[in-house]
Amino acid sequence: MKLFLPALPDFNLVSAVCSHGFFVLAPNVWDPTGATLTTTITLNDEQAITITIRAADAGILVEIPGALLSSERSQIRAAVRRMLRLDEDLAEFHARCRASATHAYAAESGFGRLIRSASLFEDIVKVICTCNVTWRQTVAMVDALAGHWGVPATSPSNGARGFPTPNRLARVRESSLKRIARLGYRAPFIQHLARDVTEGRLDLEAIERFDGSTDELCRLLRQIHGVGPYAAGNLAMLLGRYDCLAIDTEMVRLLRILHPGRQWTPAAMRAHYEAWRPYQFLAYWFELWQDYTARHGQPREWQPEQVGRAITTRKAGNI
DNA sequence: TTCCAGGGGTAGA
DNA sequence: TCTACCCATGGA
Repeated sequence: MKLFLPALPDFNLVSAVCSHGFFVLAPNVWDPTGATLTTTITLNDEQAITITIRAADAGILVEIPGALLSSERSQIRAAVRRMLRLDEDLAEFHARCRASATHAYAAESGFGRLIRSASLFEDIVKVICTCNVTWRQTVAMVDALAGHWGVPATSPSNGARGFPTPNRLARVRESSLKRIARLGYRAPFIQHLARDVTEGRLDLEAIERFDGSTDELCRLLRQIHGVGPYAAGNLAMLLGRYDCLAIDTEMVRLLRILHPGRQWTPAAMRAHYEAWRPYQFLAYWFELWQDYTARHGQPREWQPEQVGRAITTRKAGNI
């Protein structure tokens, strides 16, 4: 069966999927030739469904094998809307981009809906897996987590797995997380996270709905073991808050290239993007994306085939 | 062998 | 709040 999900006029599927590295992490599979995203959505501890998403007029089309209960359809709609941020209005950001000499193309191309996971739990695990490792190791860790403890797809039964639920990860031994998924010192962080969610000590739905300030949100996120300033900034971005930068070595590298000779302390980096408030993260990410495409000889236009190949084969990707 | 990669926790000042 | 030190892993 097929589900149509409407999107805002500036929605761009290729941009939404390919402008953040999460699109190459399991259970996502991007087909650059057909410009389709195949992923496996976890419905519960035992049930997951593989779907394919493609662009359609005024929205996206979700192809689902077989028939589903109405509740299952609702879950898939919600997961896809979250992943692709279909409800996020970026009109103000794009208006400011149009007035900018450096960021005009962000508006032109519909840049800004950076892909995220079907759930906040999955986002947190993945962000912890990006800390202090190369991108290749992140990909391997997430592959192993989904491959060993993910929920097998029941429809179709194709060997694919949805990302593991907190329940499933809470039951895995820390030593297994280290040995099989090569999580290293991240293993206890992820096990604590899964157990805190499962045993009711951490309410991720409350964090998802949180409507206080971004500073307060980051303080909440930093209470999670393994989440520091960088991870909190990244998670805030994934939650749709762009006014908290995730300062890391990659940001320093980019700013040294764009503005040679300047000293880039964290305070200097925050001050540099302050003019974009509350869209500092998106303004930075667009510059990072442009630098990436420039270094790899990409044209400014989105070219799914080149984008997919370039990112999946680079040695230490960071988009 | 050493350093570093999209850092984070902890102890001590 | 800041600094030093330690924490796995794997590639260069």
